[in-house]
Amino acid sequence: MLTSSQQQLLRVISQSGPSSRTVLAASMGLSKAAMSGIARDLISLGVLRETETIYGQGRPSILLDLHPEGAFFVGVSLLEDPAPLVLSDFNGNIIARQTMPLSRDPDAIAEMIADTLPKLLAEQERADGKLSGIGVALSGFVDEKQANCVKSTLLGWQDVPLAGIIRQKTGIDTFIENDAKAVAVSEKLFGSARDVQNFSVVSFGNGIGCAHFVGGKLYRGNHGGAGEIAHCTIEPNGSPCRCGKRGCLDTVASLKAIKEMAKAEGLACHSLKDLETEASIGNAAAIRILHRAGSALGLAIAHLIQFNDPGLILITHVEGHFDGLFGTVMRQAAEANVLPRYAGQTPIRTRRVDGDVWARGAASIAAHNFLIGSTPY
Amino acid sequence: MLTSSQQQLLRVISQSGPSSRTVLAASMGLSKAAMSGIARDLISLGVLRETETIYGQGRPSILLDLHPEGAFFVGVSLLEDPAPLVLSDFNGNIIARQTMPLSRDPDAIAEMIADTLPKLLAEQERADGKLSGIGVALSGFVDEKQANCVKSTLLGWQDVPLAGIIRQKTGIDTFIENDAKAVAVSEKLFGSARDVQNFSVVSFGNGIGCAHFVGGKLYRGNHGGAGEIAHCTIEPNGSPCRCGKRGCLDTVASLKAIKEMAKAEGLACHSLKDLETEASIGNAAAIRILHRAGSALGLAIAHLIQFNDPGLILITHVEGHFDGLFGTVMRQAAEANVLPRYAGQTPIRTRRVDGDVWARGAASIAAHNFLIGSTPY
DNA sequence: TTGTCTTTGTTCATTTTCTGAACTTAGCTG
DNA sequence: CAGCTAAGTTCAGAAAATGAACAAAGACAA
Repeated sequence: MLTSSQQQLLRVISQSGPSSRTVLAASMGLSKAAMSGIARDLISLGVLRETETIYGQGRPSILLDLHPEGAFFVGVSLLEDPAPLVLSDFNGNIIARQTMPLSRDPDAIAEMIADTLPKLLAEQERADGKLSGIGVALSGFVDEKQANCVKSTLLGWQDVPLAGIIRQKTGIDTFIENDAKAVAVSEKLFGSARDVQNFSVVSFGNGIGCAHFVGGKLYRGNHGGAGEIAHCTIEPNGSPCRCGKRGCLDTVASLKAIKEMAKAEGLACHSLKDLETEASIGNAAAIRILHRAGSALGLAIAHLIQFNDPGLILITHVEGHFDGLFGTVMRQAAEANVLPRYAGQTPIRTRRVDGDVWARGAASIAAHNFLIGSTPY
Repeated sequence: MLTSSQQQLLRVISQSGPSSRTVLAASMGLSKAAMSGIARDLISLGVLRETETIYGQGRPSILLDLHPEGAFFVGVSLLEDPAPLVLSDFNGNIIARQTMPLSRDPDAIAEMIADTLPKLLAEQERADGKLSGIGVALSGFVDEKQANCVKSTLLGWQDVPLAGIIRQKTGIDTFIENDAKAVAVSEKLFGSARDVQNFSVVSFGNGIGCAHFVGGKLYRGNHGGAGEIAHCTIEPNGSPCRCGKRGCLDTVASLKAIKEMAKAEGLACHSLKDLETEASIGNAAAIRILHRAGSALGLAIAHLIQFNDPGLILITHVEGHFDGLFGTVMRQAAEANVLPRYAGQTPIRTRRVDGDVWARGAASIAAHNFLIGSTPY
């Protein structure tokens, strides 16, 4: 186990990137002497390594960075069938891959993971003995300890202590997390939000997920529900939603909703891109649908900015398409609905992610816990 | 200056209320031995004191609490003319009061504060030598260090380093903060949100302000704009707002907006209460106005819940009135627009505050900084 | 009343962690 | 090449926290 100073150092480096001992000492409020010792220990543990040397006036400084092979994590996505398991290094690189059949039985899941784990590790010898955690991403609400699934409609669960079950079967520290929150964590640790303290990730797909980072930490909300923007009312008295309300963002702007609206209009579009193509050649229905969806998403994002003033909005998508009408309208609506003096202040970035998002997100949850540990006061 | 452990202890007590040494040691992750010493020091400094004795099995435990006279703070509100200055003890009790003419000139303000300070302190000898900070509440945006006013339309300021100027003139540590955020801090430190980690305070008045606490800390947002719900679009294509957009919450639900709507309808109502009375005797226009305002505020609060999942929404108001139609509709709209499975999970509390809110809020900013100090990593 | 039990809080020697100051290292500068 | 600058190390000493033993204060049962 690492000391709290060691953990803190890892955390700082993971947030601010490779830095010299002197810089790190200053940003942690420690003396150079203390830093020297802590760094020495972590290097000899194989968790840190010296990378670039920066030449300037005086003695050159040597940057310290996380050693990609300092720790390995397993990520499991329970959002797909078969469920992917990936082995990730400390940089978020996926270095091995397996799948297992998806089950709704927690014990069966734990069993399957325990069975698949050796196969996964066998692919990469260098991970031997350095597996530092398992993360599981699922659709649903997870408690603060990232141990129990409070509720998952998709899996039909209520108060399932999945993390504990897996930990018991595998002997490895395990944490579970909501899908959107897992993606946010992976963007913070491994992705394009490393150096941003406050940001929100919107994961755009058949559903719309969202998660917030506040002060460099994942903000889960009081019931683990922070970021559930899919069911905010965006069209008062709009179409009914499966949640029981009307006019939820989900009914207008999710990929599923867009496809359904297209189908209802008799359009033979099987993807957002198809619909964009239709719109670009002047199909009124396609334009109407994209406009409506874009406005809705843009308005929700504007609310997000107005309410939380994040430093970045990151929209991740697997099969989205933000270069056309949809994206343009979304951005315009977002700009038009924030305080004019704020407009343009908050970057809205879209990012296409590969099919490994969920599994990588899951792995990042394990990494996040390795870095944060049992959070101090 | 206090050590970081001492500060931490004060913070924990201020959050969780009076506790025994053993409990405190556990919740701070320290040994009883360490706690014993830290507590002894703080008691002899006059910052902590032993209060109740709890009898159970074994040796009785003695609760430690902040000593109300352990530190004193001055709060200045630049929201009123004349501007009130209050002297507050460590419990948020206002023990002295002065006023000074409001000015737009930072130097003049600092001068006035420096002049008024002795008079304020003269009222209460026990505060002698224990004045630990000055807080200033103002309408506008404040930077992260709570030192510079980035922008205040009301005061006509842009990048004014007010805190530094006052600090220089008075020799006392000074921090400035946005009005709504100051109120939130005072609710956290002194009010009804002491033990809630995540909550939002909506200050309802001629304008609508809001501020969030996340993880027990004030969340300021990336540009200090977190919580600016007044200008979120609540009625798409609604009435124009002075901010340049349309349909902002501020144009429908603020006290000012309600009064203006009443006036426009030819109603002779000078307060929300008058309007409620009108509505209660069946005045259609009054009912319409209250309904519209309540729905708007309720929807905004629903968004707040849906986006951030706070543990509490606290609505503070000086001359509001939430027992009538307005309040009822507001609550209904809030419930109706959150995920049904969440409805009712987030308490929405209204709280009438006295005219000292802003000044007390300002003082609490100083207290907050005394407790948090220069925040560690 | 009295001894036992339970739990809080203190004491103190010891260990861990951090600091300050002096020093070494390594490259720029002229 | 000497002189300068800044990074990183070393080491004695200070500061903070620990663990174990112990004193304190009441509950409880005989």
